[in-house]
Amino acid sequence: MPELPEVETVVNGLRPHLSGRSIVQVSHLDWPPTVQPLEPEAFRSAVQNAHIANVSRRAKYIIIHLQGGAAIVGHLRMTGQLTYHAQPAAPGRFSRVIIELDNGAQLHFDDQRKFGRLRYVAADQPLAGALPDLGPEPLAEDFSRADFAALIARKSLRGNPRIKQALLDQSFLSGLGNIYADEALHLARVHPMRQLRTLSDDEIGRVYDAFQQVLRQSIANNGTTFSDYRDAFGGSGSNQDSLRVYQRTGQPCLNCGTPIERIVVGGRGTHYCPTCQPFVGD
DNA sequence: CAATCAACCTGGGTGC
DNA sequence: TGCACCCAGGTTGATT
Repeated sequence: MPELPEVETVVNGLRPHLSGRSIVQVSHLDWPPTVQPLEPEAFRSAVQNAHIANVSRRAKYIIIHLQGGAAIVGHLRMTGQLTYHAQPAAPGRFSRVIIELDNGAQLHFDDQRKFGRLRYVAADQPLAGALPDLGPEPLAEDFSRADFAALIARKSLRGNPRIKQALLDQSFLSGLGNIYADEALHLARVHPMRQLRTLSDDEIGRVYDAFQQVLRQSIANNGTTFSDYRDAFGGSGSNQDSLRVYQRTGQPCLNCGTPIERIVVGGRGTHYCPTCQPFVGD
């Protein structure tokens, strides 16, 4: 579910409600792997009475900054939801962790598939060490088209993967996932199987412009909700109404009417228009 | 080092 | 209705 726009939407929703609050206790924790490597009891005692300073995002990670330098680093993976409840609510079918706040509100972490994580990072541990190797933020102000072209040039010498796989590689560029990679390549009119070395400067520029546009548009639409994704208050996004190729296999391309095709690239379902995104190269 | 693939989980949809 | 099988927004660790 959650790619950069969805995580951004959740973080922006949580920030004003969590900043300045303190954690009273963890009142529910029914899937210990959620908080590993800590044991549930260690997680409970670590966050109890902590004061929340701020909430931020890095790539697809949600970072709840605690006063004193500790943090809770969350990742929603496929079906996670992190929601703020002004009034206490009973655990849902998929509630994994519930945190009680000092104003009587609750923070619920729900996750059907149990892939999501809430990891406590102590004040004496570097936050960066809790995150994997992550490439640049695609919407960072100082991440220019030339920076992207330089990344492509470097990667084309080291592996030369297909553009779809490069866009999904979080250590190359962070934040894009399967939806927005497909959407961006369609907007850029670049076939997902194109190898980096075959891309022209113009095509690289189009891909850069396209991922910025699709990410910004989705943030404006509060993300894409197919089934599981919810914002910080349980609401759905609306960007699913603006998708051009993702999960539109067999439906007409919005540009030219050609049926959208689905192939597998790097093990991921990939959607594209064979007319607007012709394959050239090898 | 890079590419591939299984694994982590559950549930919805489809076809027989 | 039952069942086998495929699919899903992500990441990681083992293997080749």
